[in-house]
This record gives sequence, structure tokens and C-alpha cells, in this order.
Amino acid sequence: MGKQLTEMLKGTLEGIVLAILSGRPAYGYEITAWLREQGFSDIAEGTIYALLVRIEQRGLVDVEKVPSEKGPPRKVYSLDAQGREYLEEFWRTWSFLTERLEQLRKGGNQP
Amino acid sequence: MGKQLTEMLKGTLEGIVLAILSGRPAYGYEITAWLREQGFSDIAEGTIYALLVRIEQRGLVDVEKVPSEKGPPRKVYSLDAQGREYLEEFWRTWSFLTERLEQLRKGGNQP
DNA sequence: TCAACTATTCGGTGTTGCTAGGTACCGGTA
DNA sequence: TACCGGTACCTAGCAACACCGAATAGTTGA
Repeated sequence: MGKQLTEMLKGTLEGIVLAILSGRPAYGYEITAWLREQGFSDIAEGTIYALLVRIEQRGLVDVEKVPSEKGPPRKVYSLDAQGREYLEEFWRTWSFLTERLEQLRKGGNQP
Repeated sequence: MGKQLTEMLKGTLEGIVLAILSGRPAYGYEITAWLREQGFSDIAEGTIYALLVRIEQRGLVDVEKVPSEKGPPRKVYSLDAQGREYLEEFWRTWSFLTERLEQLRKGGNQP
């Protein structure tokens, strides 16, 4: 899509990945591939891996190394309690934003 | 709200301001005050001014200096044709994002 | 052996919002 | 007069994030 999406993803991509992990555990390569299928065609692999490192360091996920049949071992991430809490806060913040933008879109903008 | 909102605003704040200007011309101080009323309580003034400079340099807005009764002259910004086009693309990108996130929130996440 | 796929990592870059100041003009008050 | 608060704008330095490009490493099949 372009540069606008890149900037919008700042802050939301983290929530997206956490939301994915709230469904079930997953590893980086898998997440990247899935996102591409969903239309996030130009998401960089490096971006996802860096994000995963970040949320791991913040203690939002548990990690387990699992051998793969076809390649190097996978690092499988799963949401922990703190991650679930953080995800809920993410949804609240997201709702706040979407509500304001919905208002603006409807033309309810009287500054 | 916190750090999550700060990151989310990257990319969307620009659209928000453009959307405001699509309603009617406005100046920085006014926009900041209005956003604070709308719940964006911790938006920094400097952020808005820097953003306005940016969109001006990109040719998305017209600027007019208007004297004020109580203070220095105001710089009143209004959306031009290119800005309107850019705003439409913003809405398309925004729709794309919200649709994916709506899906994820509903639990339609099978990575 | 070489290519292709799987899987992760890393350094450097550009954009963005925040912090924390500063400048300047005006009206009211002590 | 001197000073403060409200109005209005600007700026330099910082941190966080996504992207780019490349490297590394294991497995399978031609």
C-alpha cells in the first residue's frame, strides 16, 4: 500500500502480533507468511523478528525452541498473563482511536 | 492514555489533522486545544506545529497569516486539492487496517 | 554440487511524536 | 511601572518503530 501504512503500523503491528498469539502460539516465519496472505504484502521479515525480540524482553510472551522438520529450529512464542493484559489495553487504546476517527470521518469535526 | 497511543498516533495523527482541516480551515493553537478536548489529553503543542510544517512542505495545505485580537498572528491552514487526495488515500489505508484488526478481534486468527 | 525453501539475526536509515525549552504579543492587576 | 497569565508560534535533541539489505544455517530435491 505504501508509506502511509508503514507509519500507521507503528504501534499497531505490535497489537496485531499479540492478537495473533492470543489465538495460538506461533513462530516468526509463520507469522510473517500469514500477514502477507492477509494483505500486508510489504511487511519486512526483519520487522517481525525485531518485534518478537522486543515483546519477549518486555515479558509479554513465553518462548520455546522447537525443532523443525525442514530447517533450523523454530522459536515458538505464546502469550503469557502479562501479554494478555497488555493486549487488552491495546484494544482499549485502539477503540479510543477508532472512535475519534469514525467521528472525524462522518464530518463531526468542529474545531 | 500512555505509550501505546503515542505509537499509534504515528501515521494517524497526520490523517486526523488533515481530516479536521477538511471540515474547515484552522490554525495550530486551535487544533491542539480541540484535540485535547476530544480526549487526546497529552498531545504536545510542538507535535502539532511540526506536523503542520511538514504537510505544508509537502504541498497538502495552503497557509494564510491572519492577525489575532489577542496575541501574535495566526497561521491558518486549509486543505488544497492535493491534500484532499492524500486524505482520501489515508482513509483507504485506514479502512484496510481497521478491517484486519476487526477480524483479529473477532478471533478470526488462524496463522 | 547447487538451488530453493525454511528460519533467524543484525546494523544502518528515515519518519514520527515527545520533551523542554524559547520568543512574542496582549490585557489585567498589584 | 512591573508582572503574570493567556494566546500563538517555533526549535533542538531524544526515543521508538518499521524498513532495507545482508548474513547465517539447516534441509530437501534436481
